[in-house]
Parts: sequence; structure tokens; C-alpha cells
Amino acid sequence: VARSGPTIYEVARRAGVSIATVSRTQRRIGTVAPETRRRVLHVIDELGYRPSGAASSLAARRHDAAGIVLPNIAGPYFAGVIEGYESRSVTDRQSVLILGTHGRPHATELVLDLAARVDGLVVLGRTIPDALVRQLADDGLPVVLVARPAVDGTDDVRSENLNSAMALTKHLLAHGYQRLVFLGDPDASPDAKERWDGFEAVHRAQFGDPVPAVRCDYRESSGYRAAGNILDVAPERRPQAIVAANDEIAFGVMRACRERDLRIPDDIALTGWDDVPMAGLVAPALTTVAQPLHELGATAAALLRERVRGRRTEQRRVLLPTRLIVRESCGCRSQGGGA
Amino acid sequence: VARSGPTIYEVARRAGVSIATVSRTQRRIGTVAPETRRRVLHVIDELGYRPSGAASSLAARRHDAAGIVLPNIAGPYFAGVIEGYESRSVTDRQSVLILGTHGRPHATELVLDLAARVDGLVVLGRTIPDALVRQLADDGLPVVLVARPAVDGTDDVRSENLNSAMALTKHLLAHGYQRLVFLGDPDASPDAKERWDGFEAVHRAQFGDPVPAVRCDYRESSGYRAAGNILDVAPERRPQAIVAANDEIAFGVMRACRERDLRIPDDIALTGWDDVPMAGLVAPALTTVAQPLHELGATAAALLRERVRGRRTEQRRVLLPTRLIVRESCGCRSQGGGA
DNA sequence: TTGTAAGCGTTATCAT
DNA sequence: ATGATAACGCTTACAA
Repeated sequence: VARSGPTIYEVARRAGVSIATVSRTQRRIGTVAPETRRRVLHVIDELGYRPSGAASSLAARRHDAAGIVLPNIAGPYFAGVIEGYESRSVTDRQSVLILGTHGRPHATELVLDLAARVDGLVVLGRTIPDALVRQLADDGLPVVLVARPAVDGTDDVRSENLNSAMALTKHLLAHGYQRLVFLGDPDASPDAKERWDGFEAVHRAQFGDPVPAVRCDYRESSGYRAAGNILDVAPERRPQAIVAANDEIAFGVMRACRERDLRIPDDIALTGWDDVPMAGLVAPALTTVAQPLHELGATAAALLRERVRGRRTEQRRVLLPTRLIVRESCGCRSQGGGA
Repeated sequence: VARSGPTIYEVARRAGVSIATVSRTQRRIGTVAPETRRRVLHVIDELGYRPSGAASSLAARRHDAAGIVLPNIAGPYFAGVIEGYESRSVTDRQSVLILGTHGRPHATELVLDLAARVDGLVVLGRTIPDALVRQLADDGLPVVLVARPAVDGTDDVRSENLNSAMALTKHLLAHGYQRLVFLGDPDASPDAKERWDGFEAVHRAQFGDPVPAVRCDYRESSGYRAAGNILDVAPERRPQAIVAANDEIAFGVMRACRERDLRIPDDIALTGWDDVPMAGLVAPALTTVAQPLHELGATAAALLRERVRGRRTEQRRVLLPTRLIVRESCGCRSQGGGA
């Protein structure tokens, strides 16, 4: 538990100046005579001096760090958002602390701990209760929510779901499919809910009630299982198109179809959501809706920074556009691979 | 830039005790009378008091935080390692700081900054020069290297490559393939180098020189491009099996094959490496070598913690086992999907 | 341009 | 069992 390193006092002594001057030099702030500056920098370099993060934070009442809280780290969705967030934060010279709640029961405790070491927090999806978010915000901690409706005193950044879901569903209808089914869990996230809403609205306008859906969470294995139930029926009752709430579910459906020698899109059409890297690489290439993962994270970082710097107090809510990516799985003819 | 919150002094005053007693109570350390304890805890709860991270760190000379440095965040490989690392760290109540170098030129600067805010560092692959690693270690900072040979005074954790690569290559030879080619860049990472070494050794023992390889980095698009050159030759000169240095390259090869109506494994066999989640889900399912990403990260966290706590000084080098996953792309018959 | 000194909010060592 | 109080290493008025 050593880890000492030279302090500002040693630098000051060796350079023959006061610690204030070292601090000024080091932070390029205030005024320092060129000659003094050279001398100090030389000593700093010689000693390999680095200001202690803790001491700086304490004195300046600033951590130069922000945290991001998510359900888990792996998986293309979260990894993409983190990368966007991290990339932007590092550019602003802000340290990035991450915390995966992994459905832990004492997540609240962990988040409060985290909150004590950062200047602000980005919170994703279903991680912690609204009450906690509100408490943090009320305590004066800048908070930005991603893929989750804003709470008083917080900003949020989300991507568009409703219209894209409607466009996607209409596209499927234009193919002439009569029997569509939605695969996903509207209760799992606001995003999923809106995708469902869009599907439901268009489907109802066309066919009336009921609107068919099979509940299934975001995992490939869940999509695989759910697809099993859907597909193992008489061919004339089998859906002609499956609208999956995300790409991973769609991959599960593809696997289930493969096992049953059902061809996509000939025997059954399929769409996903997210446009993860593999979506364009599987066969058939997946028709899906792209959302800007990177930008989701980067925007959150930017909004948070504004608040941390006190540049803004009013709430901002950002809605990022999504894009329908038509490939082959919906029944459209391919125009070649597509990376 | 507000963010104050009650301090230990306020708690002490309201509870009618000294700050020392509050500290003891809060940290469950030393001795506190039950009655006093109740009173203090009550006030803490009432005020929502949380000790300042910076102040604690400064006083205790301990950050309760460790950093992880990687080239980038996204992609199944790094995301998996991060998740394993984070999961274990959080269990130990250690904050997790992440830094992606993204090939930034001033990565050194960023890493030194990071080093000032943590108790130890995990460094992955090709991120920062050995000289810097050595400097950090010499300065007394605990460092653990992942997928990278240890430097004096650091630990490392890696996964086995050489034997698995040999086993994989032999498996291909057992299929009777005569023309094999390796797709990857031995200079890109120690892992890639060892995979190549294994392939080369077996191939040379069987066929002598030269051992065919096409250089290609770890990306799908690179695999796709490289495969183009390999495949567009007379069928009798076309390789019968491609050994890709990782799964993403293999996915690129699959795409290139699809475009040329080459069937895997009938027209050409293919193997990957890593066993990313999609490897078992594509068609044909990819024969590959699984490495324990999660465990790679978790082990690094554990080793680092030992050093940080001063529990150990001697170097430890951990080699994690990998596992050959035979699916269909090598030419073996499927036994059904496989998630 | 530079130095002095008062914090910053804890931890931890002594006394008591 | 509790309380004073000296660190911890820096930032930042303010004075010189």
C-alpha cells in the first residue's frame, strides 16, 4: 500500500519556489515568469511529479470525473453507448467511472458510493429506481438519463422509436403480409414500449384487434425459445412476418427457423432493431432500425458536462433520430452484402 | 459546480459527538457504544451523509479504485474482459475507471493522469509502451497486464494460444485438407503471434515450407477484403481451409464466400477464434477456440487486488485454458444449433 | 510575479 | 468509549 511519489512540496523546494508557484505552473493558470516556469517544469519532469488526484479534488471541490451506470457492460448495445460516452469524456479530460448494476439488490448503495466520487452521473435504462435518481438530482448532483424518461432536474437523451416502428410495420404491410407478430417485452424498457406502440398502432389501423404479440426479453436465447412456440403451428396459421424488439431476439428467431428449415424471408419475414454490427453480416442480412449508440453516449457526456460546468440549468431533452435499414430479411431483394 | 452535501462536522454536531466518533461509526471500526452508535447512525441517515471520496482518499492514502486501460471498449472481446473485471472489482467495493486509448497519440499523458487517481492499473494489449508500464511499476503502482507479456514487477494473465492453435490445425489436417492458409497479423498482438506459431509449426511439420499466410488485422472488414484476394483464384489453387486469427475475421470470410456462392464447409472450411456470442449462431456455426473473456478480466482484478492490499509481492503469471469448439464450419457435421 | 496561509473533509494517533 | 488534533497534498484568495 505504498505508492507515494513526490509531492508539490518537494518540487517547490527543489525549484526554489513556493508551492503556489508550482501549482500555477503545473496548471498553466495565473502568471509565472518564463524563467521560473522553465525551472519548475524541469524539476517536475525530473521528479516525475503528478498532482495527487484526491488532494486536487478535495481542494478544488471537483473530481474531474463522471460516472456511468448501466445494467451490464457486455452486449453490443451497452458497449456502444459506453464507448461513445468514454470517448467524449476523455476528450474533455474527464475520468470515466463505470458501474454495472447487474440486477444487484444493493445497487442503490453502490450508486450512492459512486456519486461521492464524481461530478455527475449518466444513468442508463433499468438500473436504479426513479426515487434514487430524484434524490441524487435534488442533492445537486448533475444527472443525465439515457434511454429513460427524464426526471425533474435531469436531462435525457433517447432515440426515436415510435415513428420508426410505424414505418417499419408499414414496410412489412407493403410487402403484403397479413399475419404479423411482435416479439419483445414492452415492460422491459421505454424503448421496447414505444416500439410496441408503433407496431400496435399501425397493425390495429390495418387489421383491428387483437394485435398479436409474444412476450420475450432482449436475449437471443429468449428469441429462440419464443420463436419455437410461434413457428410450431400449422403453416397456414404461422405468421408471415416477425417483428423483433431488437436484433438479438431476431438472431434467435433465425436460429429457430434454421432448425425447422424455414427460409427467411421466403417462408417468413423478420426484422430486428439496433443494427448491431452483425446485423448486416448474417444471412440473410437483417432488416432493422439503426440507432446511434455512439452518439447516445457522447451526447449524454456532453449534456452532463454542461451541467457540471454550470453552463446550463434548464432541462434539456434530446431525441436522436433512428434510421430504417432495409436489407433482405423483410423480403426485399438484396443488392449485395453491405457492411 | 455546487454539490456540497453535509460533512462529517455537521453530523458530529447534530449527534453531539466528535467527528472521530462519527468516522468510527460510519466505518464500523474501533469501538463505539451501542447507544452512541444508534444516535450517530440516525443522524447520518437523516442528513443523507456520505463521506467525501476525495477527502477519504487523501487521508487514508487509498483510492478504493482501480483503472483498466484498453485500446477500445466496443467489440465482444474487450467488452467481455471489462465486464469480468468490473464485476469482480465492484464485488470488492472498488470503483472502476476505464480508459480507452483509441490509438490516441497522447495516451501516455492520459494514463499518467489516470494513475494518479487509482490504487492500481490493469493494462490490456497494445495500448501503451512497455517503457511506460515499467515506469508505473517502478513508481510503486501495482500493475497487471492482460493479453500481454509481463514486465518486471507486474503480473500478467493470458489465455493459452499455442497448443490450441496446434490442436485446431491438426483437426483441420484430420479432415484431409491439403491447402490451408492463416489469416491474421502476428504482429498485432502476442495472442495472434502464438496462434500463428501454432499453425505454422503443425503446418510445417506436415507440408514443409512455405507456410501460407495472408496478413490481415482483427476486423470483419479486413477479413472480408483479405478473403477476396484468397478466393478469387482458380478453384484448384483455392485453399481448402482458412484459419482466421479471430471470429470477426472469420465473419468477414463468410461474407466474402457468400458473395461468391462458395459454400462453407463444402467448398472451403473455416475456423475462427474467441467464440464470441455470434459464433455459434451464424450459419454454418463457426468452429473456433473459446477463451474465457470474463475470467480474464476477473482474474486480473483479483491479482491486482492482492498487490494493492500488499498481500503479495512476487510476480504471478496466470495462463487460462482455452477450449476447441468444434461446430460445422470446419467440415464436421452439425448436431443441431448450439447457443 | 511570487509567497503566505486558510481551507477542503476525511483518517488515524494519541490522550483522556 | 470518546475527543483533540495533526496529517493528507493540493487550490486559491489575498498580501507583498
